[in-house]
Amino acid sequence: MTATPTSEAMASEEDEPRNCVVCGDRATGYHFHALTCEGCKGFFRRTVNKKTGLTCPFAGSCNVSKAQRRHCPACRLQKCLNAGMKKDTSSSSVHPSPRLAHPGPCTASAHALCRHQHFHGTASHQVHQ
Amino acid sequence: MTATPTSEAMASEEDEPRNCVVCGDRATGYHFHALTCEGCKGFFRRTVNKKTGLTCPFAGSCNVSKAQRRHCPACRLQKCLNAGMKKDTSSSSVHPSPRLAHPGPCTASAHALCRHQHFHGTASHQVHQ
DNA sequence: GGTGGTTCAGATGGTTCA
DNA sequence: TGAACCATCTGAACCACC
Repeated sequence: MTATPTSEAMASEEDEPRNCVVCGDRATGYHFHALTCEGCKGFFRRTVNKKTGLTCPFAGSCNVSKAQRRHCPACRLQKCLNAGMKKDTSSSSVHPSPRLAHPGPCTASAHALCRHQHFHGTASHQVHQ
Repeated sequence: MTATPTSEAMASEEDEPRNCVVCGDRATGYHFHALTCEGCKGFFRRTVNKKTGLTCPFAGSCNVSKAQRRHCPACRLQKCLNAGMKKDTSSSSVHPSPRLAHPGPCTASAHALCRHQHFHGTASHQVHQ
């Protein structure tokens, strides 16, 4: 604990431990068990609630970056789930245990979903850098 | 996105950063990945949907200005495509990446790059669906 | 102090109509 | 054809609660 990254560290803003695990944008904190940005936080909340049948027109391996996260809601949601995001509908408390519960690997359900991405992990389209 | 000079950088050849890239009319925003006016927005939407075999009676190099854009649909569509316009066949992509994706790295000269990316997107189909 | 939920302004695609 | 309007999504700001 010595290090007191206050100036230089911040100026770098490269490998900041505060990157949204979904799109890579600047994360604002833990949301739904994952470190995400405000955008993904809101997106996940809305999407999960609606339960709309999102489907990726491609193989489901769209790139979900800050600039492209809006392009394919389906893949974005997929990545959210893969990151372990999920709403706590049962827990009475608002936050069961953020840092403690999240660090672990994806839940079973999430793994099943991951399978999809691994399938065509071969960069298919994604021309965008 | 720091600094918002909106003049020096962009004022390369366009007086206003809101010109339709197709006909030069006043653009109303980003439509189908390109800054266009309402006219070209509607035209592109209709034309692409119909997929009619448009052919230019001339050499295919008609001038597409605000006053002449209606003269040759073929060249107009061509210019739309050249500008990087394309429909998102995705299920529900309402917001490709308007102000967030472009304003960032796509300022000034970057604009040209953006168009290039879309343009040379030959082999690489749909950068985003 | 940190996170979930709600609100609100901005932006774009689609539709309508003269 | 294109202006006007509507429907929907996005994300920042704010508030409530633990």
